[in-house]
Amino acid sequence: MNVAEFLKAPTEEIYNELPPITLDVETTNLDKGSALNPHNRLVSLTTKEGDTITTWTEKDGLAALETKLLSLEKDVVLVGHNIKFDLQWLAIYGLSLYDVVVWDTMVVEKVLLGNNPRMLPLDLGSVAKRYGMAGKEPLVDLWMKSGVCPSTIPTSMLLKRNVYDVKVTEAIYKKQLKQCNEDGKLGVALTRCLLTPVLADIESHGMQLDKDRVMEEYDKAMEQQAIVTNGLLEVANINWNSPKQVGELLYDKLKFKELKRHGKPLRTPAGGRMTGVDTIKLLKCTTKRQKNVKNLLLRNSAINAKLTKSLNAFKRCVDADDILHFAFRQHITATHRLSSVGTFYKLQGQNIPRKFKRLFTTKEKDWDIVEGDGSNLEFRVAGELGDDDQVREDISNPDFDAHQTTADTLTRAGQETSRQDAKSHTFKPLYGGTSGTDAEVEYYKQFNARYSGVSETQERWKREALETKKVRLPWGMEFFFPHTKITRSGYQEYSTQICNYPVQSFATADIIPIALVYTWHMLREYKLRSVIVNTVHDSIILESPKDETDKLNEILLVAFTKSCYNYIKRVYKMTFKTPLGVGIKRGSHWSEGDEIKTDIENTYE
DNA sequence: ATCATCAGCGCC
DNA sequence: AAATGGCGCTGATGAT
Repeated sequence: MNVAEFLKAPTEEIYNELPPITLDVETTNLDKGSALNPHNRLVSLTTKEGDTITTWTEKDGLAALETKLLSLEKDVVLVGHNIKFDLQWLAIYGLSLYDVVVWDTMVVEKVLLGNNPRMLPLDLGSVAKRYGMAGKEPLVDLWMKSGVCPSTIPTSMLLKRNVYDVKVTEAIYKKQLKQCNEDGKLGVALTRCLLTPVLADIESHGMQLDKDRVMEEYDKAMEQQAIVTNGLLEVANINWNSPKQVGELLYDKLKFKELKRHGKPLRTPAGGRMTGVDTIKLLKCTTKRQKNVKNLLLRNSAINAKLTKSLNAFKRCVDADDILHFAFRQHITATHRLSSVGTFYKLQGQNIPRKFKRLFTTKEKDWDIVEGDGSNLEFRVAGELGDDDQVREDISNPDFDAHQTTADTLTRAGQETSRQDAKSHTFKPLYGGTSGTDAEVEYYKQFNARYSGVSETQERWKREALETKKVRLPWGMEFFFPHTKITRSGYQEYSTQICNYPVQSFATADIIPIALVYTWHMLREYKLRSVIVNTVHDSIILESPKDETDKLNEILLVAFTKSCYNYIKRVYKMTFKTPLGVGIKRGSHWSEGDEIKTDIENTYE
């Protein structure tokens, strides 16, 4: 299937037009069968096309496999459960990820479940049962789960499992396709599934650490940690990582007063005393001893164990001359943005401390790390969903500074605030935030008054959730709030989620994936060597040779703007009227270098 | 020994 | 009575 061509005029109807081929692979099972472990190998590939089920196994030879893979690149939909896994394997044996359209029954099931408030499991057996089919065959399933390698399971039994898998997967696909058509969710399914092969590819690349920078940072951190640890040891011989023990020391021994709001002590959700940095910063000192401990604890957190942990992992990685790999998951989060898990070194790609981004560089010498980042993405999406002309005006006005406006408003209301300190308040109303100091509440009021389109839309969502227990969005997504209700005090429970989910979801589960898909296909279409190596919610990270600077900038600009407008218009039948923009940073290391920012108004050609 | 939960903290 | 969203990972803790 020529996907690049399809993307010029995308339509979700492709799923009603193309015939399915359902597939399932078995592999040896080191690292859970990871395609990145060179000691693993493909054991079998089973496909179901119409009524024909065939299985390739190792003894059939690689030539037969190649022929089979070519048939998967025809005008068909590849159906599989967690098909990213299968794709990564098949890519190793020659399948072109650029030329397949997939339907991942796990991902589509998540689409149908929306935020999945009941946390229903999404493994194949559980989904099958919910559709009224038999679960997995228990014995082989038990073997697989307890680590028996598929290559040692009797062929006939393995075959039986493969046949079950493809039959059930295909049956689920048929029901899901019908459901998606009826619910108007086919477009969302398309967006999610177009991203799947892209993720399969991104994961295979991984990111490169700069050995010298890592070692320098590591040595520095260890030195500082030694100093602070010694200081703390002189204060008390307790476990400083234990909130319980630190709480006892602070509030019982040292007699710090707990922070209060409205006369009541601030506590953790389970009622424990607060010992986090933000709390410690606010504790009032009256004695020298208190001052000393507060100082040490703050320094301890600045160079805290978590940082040492990430540096430890970085160090292990560079010591092994290795690449850092992450895995993305499309079926975890309530809003359908990606979640990321660290693979070998247990580091997530999405929460690398900002100050450590400079430790990442390129695999090729003299290439650059490029980061394309959707400008104020969630704010703009909120503006679009609220059809808010004030948002459009403010983002188009180069003199308008949202954070400075926040700072000024807070200061005018009697709470002197710097631009930096204002940042955390600027978009709090987008998350449904309403409480805080008097000045903060005043700011939230003014925010809602200024962006009345946004706040009215949020109120509409809240009412809809109250009446129907769900919020349905124009692009087909639905979020379910079975327990939302108004409490005695007049507060609507779950209102923060109701306000935030649509915005976060459309921004980071639709727009950025669309940008990723288009970037990925355009890189290939224009024969660039640049590769995508990571994505973090509203950004795309690439490795790129310097001579591709102009071409890549052009691609990113189009992908983050026009491609999104056109895709949203064709697939979601929505006219996106708020300008989108992209900021592009290019440098020898991640997050270094000057940023170019460009917005493009949507012009439909 | 293993598991679930809490608290803390990193990112967007 | 109050209530800013979404994650994953770690260490501590307490139960099984």
